[in-house]
Amino acid sequence: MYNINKDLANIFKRMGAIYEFLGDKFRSLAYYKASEILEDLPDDVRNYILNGKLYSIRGIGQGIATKIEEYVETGKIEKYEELKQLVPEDFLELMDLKGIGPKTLKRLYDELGIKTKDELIKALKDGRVEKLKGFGKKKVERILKSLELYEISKKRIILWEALQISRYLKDTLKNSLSKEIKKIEVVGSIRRRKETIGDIDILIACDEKDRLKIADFFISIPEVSFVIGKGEKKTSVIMKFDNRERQVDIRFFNLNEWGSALQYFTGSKEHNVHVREIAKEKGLKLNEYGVFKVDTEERIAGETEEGVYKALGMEWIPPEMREDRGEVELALQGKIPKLVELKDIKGDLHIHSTWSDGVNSIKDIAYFVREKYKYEYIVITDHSKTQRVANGLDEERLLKEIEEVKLLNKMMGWEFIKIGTEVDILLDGSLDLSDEILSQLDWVVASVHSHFNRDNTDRILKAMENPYVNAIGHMTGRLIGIREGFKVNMNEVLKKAKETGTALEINSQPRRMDIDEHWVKRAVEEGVKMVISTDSHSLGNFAYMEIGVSIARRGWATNKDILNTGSWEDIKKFVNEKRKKFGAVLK
DNA sequence: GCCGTTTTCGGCCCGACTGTTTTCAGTCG
Repeated sequence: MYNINKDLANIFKRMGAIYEFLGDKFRSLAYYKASEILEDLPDDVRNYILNGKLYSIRGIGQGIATKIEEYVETGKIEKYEELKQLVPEDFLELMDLKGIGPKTLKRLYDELGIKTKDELIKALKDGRVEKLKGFGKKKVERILKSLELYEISKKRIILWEALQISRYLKDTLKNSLSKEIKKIEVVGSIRRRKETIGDIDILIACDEKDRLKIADFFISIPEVSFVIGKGEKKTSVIMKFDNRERQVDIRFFNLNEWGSALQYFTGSKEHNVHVREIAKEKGLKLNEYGVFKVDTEERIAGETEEGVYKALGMEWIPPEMREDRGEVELALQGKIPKLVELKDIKGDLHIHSTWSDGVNSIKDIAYFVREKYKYEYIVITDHSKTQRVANGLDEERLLKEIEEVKLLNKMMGWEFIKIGTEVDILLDGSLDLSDEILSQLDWVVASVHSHFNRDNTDRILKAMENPYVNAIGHMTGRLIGIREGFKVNMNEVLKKAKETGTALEINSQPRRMDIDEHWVKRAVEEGVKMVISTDSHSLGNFAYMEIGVSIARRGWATNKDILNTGSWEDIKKFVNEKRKKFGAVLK
């Protein structure tokens, strides 16, 4: 999205690796942290410079701020160019390998002259590494195995897939060993609902005598393709699901350690470091087994996560917020917001039927959704005519669709189905349907479906000025792992959305997740309203609502930020406010 | 390199595991 942030994040990561290799541990850590901060920054770093806010970012000090400014001005960082002369380029990748850290790499470099991955493999296989003092057969085997697993670990899977896999594993374990397993929870980035997931981590509370039995069962699950290690504290395997390989770790704890273990293994790393700093300031020590007083070693918490945070003088923090983006400070002040929840959603505002490219009739959708999700309303939003491949509707067919919805509502005896459209935003920013017909609809989503290689801010701004457009669909058009989103200027869009009374859609399709959490956080800050929609094309797609709610929670959204936590009356009010503002026909 | 009403210098999260040792260094999460 913001290439300059990404560029800088990459440079700082490399500088961190170089300093780590050079043995400057803490300077290295500072650069790694700066890299994470840049990666995570919700806005273009150049705007921080303009607003004079660069120096107020926690973790960015004088030294790194100067380097950011240097990069913005000149396009490079002199110090980085110098450092690159000291260390071979490939070392960043080599340090990523499990089992090789800076010390090992330095010895391989000093004593065997190894500079690339290929040279490393050769030296491992021809026995030169094994002969070094302090090395042995096992260490060599471990490094070779990690080379093999490297490609797997580099690929991340999307949240939806990770949720399916982790739930299958949790159910399989729980159902097969219901007596032995007292508690089981999926932790790590899945519990935080990150967009993409690396490893899958599962915690289990049980009696110590049952640990090996559970581990044995776990490694016998048919999807396990390789056992990395088996023990009483931790067991790790590689599993294969539909040709995708994932590392899965299970860890064992006693019941009274459950809360601190959950806290510890949910992360993120940055959040935990910050929380442990707080503990230290209070003369306490926090680890995965509990909260302890430093002087007397007395254990004062650990059974529950709430208890762990409380012992540190903090409110419990929802996992989705634990990224060290300011939530620790809020928790200390008791000001953690009440985030939107799946159960708060009262309807879905973006749905396709057989009228365009959906696979189910409006009638089937209505009965299914009302029964299964207990929503108060749904809006059918089929494509408009430019989307020929999606069987998009022209004005004439849309009028017929409106009639069908009226009939169905009469039949069901409830005004459950609302009629809308997902209208195309054309290249010049005009819409694919006339105002005359748009004014007859309950809800209008406008989306860009073409020209992905340009900055599309102009088209989106113009579409928002149409009095009948209520939300912008899948803002950047990205498809995770397939297509980068096109450029959109977030600040201008947020400003225009606020000014015109247009909502932003959080599209819940697993590969879209668009807008993303950074947009959401900014929208919350600016008071711009959002809707969470599934963009469903089949009955199974309605389950994606969970994904959209996760994005909203990671952006700290509460019910007041999300329109479809309200009744249909609330939504109608939002629609009419915009129409009134523009002197247009009221609904 | 960052940070701070105990500090502008001297700290920087903490414990487990592994392999190669015989008391510990390196790595990981």
